[in-house]
Amino acid sequence: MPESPGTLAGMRRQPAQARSRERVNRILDAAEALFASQGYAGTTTNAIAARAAVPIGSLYQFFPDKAAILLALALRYTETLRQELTAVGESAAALSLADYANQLIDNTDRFFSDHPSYRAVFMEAQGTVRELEAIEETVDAHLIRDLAASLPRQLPGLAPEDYDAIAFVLVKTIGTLLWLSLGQPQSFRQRLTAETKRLTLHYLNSYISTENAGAG
Amino acid sequence: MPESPGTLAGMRRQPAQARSRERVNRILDAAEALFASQGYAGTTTNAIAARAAVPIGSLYQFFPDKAAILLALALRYTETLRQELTAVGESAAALSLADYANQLIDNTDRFFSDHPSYRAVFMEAQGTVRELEAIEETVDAHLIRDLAASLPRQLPGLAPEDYDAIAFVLVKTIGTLLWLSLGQPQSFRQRLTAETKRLTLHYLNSYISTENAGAG
Amino acid sequence: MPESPGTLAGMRRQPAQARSRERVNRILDAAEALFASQGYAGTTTNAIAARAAVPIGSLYQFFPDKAAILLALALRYTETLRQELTAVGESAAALSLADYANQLIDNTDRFFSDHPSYRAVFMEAQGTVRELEAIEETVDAHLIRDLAASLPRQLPGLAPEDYDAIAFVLVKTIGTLLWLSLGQPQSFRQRLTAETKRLTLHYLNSYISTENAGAG
Amino acid sequence: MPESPGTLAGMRRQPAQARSRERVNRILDAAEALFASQGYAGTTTNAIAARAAVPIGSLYQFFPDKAAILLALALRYTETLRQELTAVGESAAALSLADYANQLIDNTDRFFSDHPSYRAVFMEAQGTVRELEAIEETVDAHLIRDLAASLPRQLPGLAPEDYDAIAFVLVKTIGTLLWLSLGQPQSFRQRLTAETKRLTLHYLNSYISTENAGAG
DNA sequence: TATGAATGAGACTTCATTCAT
DNA sequence: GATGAATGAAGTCTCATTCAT
Repeated sequence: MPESPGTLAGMRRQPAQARSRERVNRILDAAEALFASQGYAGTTTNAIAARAAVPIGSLYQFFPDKAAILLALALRYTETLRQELTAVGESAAALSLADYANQLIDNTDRFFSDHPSYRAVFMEAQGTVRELEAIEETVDAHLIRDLAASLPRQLPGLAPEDYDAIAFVLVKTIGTLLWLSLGQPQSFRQRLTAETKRLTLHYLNSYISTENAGAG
Repeated sequence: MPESPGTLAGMRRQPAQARSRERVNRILDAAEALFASQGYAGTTTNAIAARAAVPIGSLYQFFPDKAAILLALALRYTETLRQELTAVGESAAALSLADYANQLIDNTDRFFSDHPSYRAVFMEAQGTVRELEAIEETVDAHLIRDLAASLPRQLPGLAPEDYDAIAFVLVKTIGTLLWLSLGQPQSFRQRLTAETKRLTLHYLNSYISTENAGAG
Repeated sequence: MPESPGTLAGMRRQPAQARSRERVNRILDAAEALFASQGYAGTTTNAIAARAAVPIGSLYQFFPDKAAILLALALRYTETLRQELTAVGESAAALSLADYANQLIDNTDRFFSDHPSYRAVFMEAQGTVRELEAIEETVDAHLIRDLAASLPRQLPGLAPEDYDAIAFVLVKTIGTLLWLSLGQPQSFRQRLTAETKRLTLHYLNSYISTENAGAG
Repeated sequence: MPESPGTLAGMRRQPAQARSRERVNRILDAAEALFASQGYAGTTTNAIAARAAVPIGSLYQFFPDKAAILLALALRYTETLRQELTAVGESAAALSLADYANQLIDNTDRFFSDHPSYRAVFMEAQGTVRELEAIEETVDAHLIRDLAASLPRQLPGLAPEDYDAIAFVLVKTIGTLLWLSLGQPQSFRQRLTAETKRLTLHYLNSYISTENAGAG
């Protein structure tokens, strides 16, 4: 049972009422658009409130400060991405390793394409918002956990810490490469996607053909 | 010997005098320390000037604005990293593919360890400073170009665009994974370094042992 | 028995119900603690309501605004102090002038010691709350009236305006000195109490032993 | 050598230049007028800057925050009062005790009359500005020290701690009574001044006629 | 009557950058 | 060229009070 979209950490008040939940979503939608176009630092809380058609005072009833909006937005993204990746994990047993890797990457790529502001918003979370430096860990941690849980079906017989390390590497590597591909010219973008698949596949394969391929 | 330290882009004038060059370096040193501890947004230009013991007016004679300081700092880092990686490229022909990959990673890892503020400073460049979004490309582009130039000795017979794509993937992947490893507990940090080597080696190997080029 | 605790000026309605009376007292208790620790300006009406476990809407049913809470609190203090001083006035006839002065001061001192937040709360009333500048007069006026009424038994034969002036001087002087003594180190605090007695006694004596009334 | 009017504690920068000193004084003049008419809480820093015809940024270059302006204002008052009272102290030896007391009170009374905003401003310092609760002590401490130094000429043969206690009592008592008299109708105001003289004189006399008049 | 979510004017303060000296 | 005091637009966030439910 995944948390409801309104049940976000760092919020001042849990929006129990339907109207409140809608307000929170409107605030996040407004913040998403503004962060993407103006950047985090270039977006004012009053602008967010105005675009969301919510009084500034109400905004501060839900979010203790500007950074909390970014955090909530990041978590909302993660929730969406997790759901889109769930399918891969569930059908994992039926897939070849290559198909598994390809689906993982295609789904992630589709998510990035469908949510063009993700890049701007999410990267802002790093560096700018010092007190929320944990955002990235918080966000990706969910994906890593999910992936680590589905890996044994693809790569049986490894130790738990192996799955953790592999999932970490995959989530970070795929995320970075696909995310970077967004800013590239179309042809290079496609090449990068292909390279990501190649990288992923051979990395995973190394855990099948060899139990310990000279990693030191 | 690459460009002289004073020939940095984004600077208002070339510090012809020795004193000027020393001032620029003091400013960058101060900025490095402050960005690392307070973040980019949390650091004021006056604070940088004060720590550098340089009048604020003089600072603005060298740098047109705050972002230019970050850019110059990033470039200074890159210059250092390039020099440290040069050895690998030059002796590349004499190394096995595995040794080549290991050296690349070990050198990068050492650089990150030796320059603990790199992480904070460099990540700030992404997202925060909108007008300098190109920093990352600017910075890594040098490394990618260097690496692409050295790859043919390791992987002969590929097309130029192959080398570009592979170099891009390697620089970004290795950079990301090793950079992330810095924030991890010691044991996991070592595991990540090992995984990075495994990932890199199998990726490079795929261009030799397999004709299966192009996984999409 | 003086006015019932619920019959305080500045309140929006008379709490006829027991629950209302209890709520008003809880509000005043909460306000006392918060004013003393955070200051008047630093205390929010919502904080008072929360500490009193009374809905903020209900608080505004009893008090028209924040200042009214301070006024009611000041009056509650005065009521207590009046009762503690009553004993002196009633037995006044039986006391020597020195004993009379001493008792007055000892009782006041004890009151201040027993109600450590009086100082913070009461001083807030001066200056801060412009629209209630009359608080001090309102509050001390009761004490002055009581004292003026009891003075003829100690200093017979003076005009009514003499008693008013003397009572005014005594209430304000004793109040100020003893109040200030609270913030002093223990030994100086005792000395100040002694000085207050000396000052009071010689002042009162001047109306008996000397015909030199009116030093201007 | 008394400190120059510009050398006030709590200021961000000591105004060395003539222009700066003038600005600081203009800020204090503006603050005095506004605090007196609108109260401390009712006065905004922007209003002070506007009335002083000083950019708000410049105001904050001299004063770290609003409270610091109040502190500086209080100290400026004290400096003035000290100077006006100095004459009494210096000619003390030549005066009878009665004349000494009378002059002390007349000078203080004149100061209060000449500086009608003193009352409003100074009382604001108590209670409202928590972090500056020491204002009163800071301010009066100077007067008490001055007075304690001049007392031996009037009341020879006492111990140092006696002079401290007496000076404390006199400064606080006279200050309070005369300050309160300002808000009274004219006739009562005069009566209070007379009572203050009587109180003071008999208190001082008690230290002459008796070495220890039953103060316990 | 009781509740507490909603409101929004406005307060304080910062800081990148300039330019008179 | 060198200096650093001066600038002021603009940002974040608070909180007394109301009123729909």
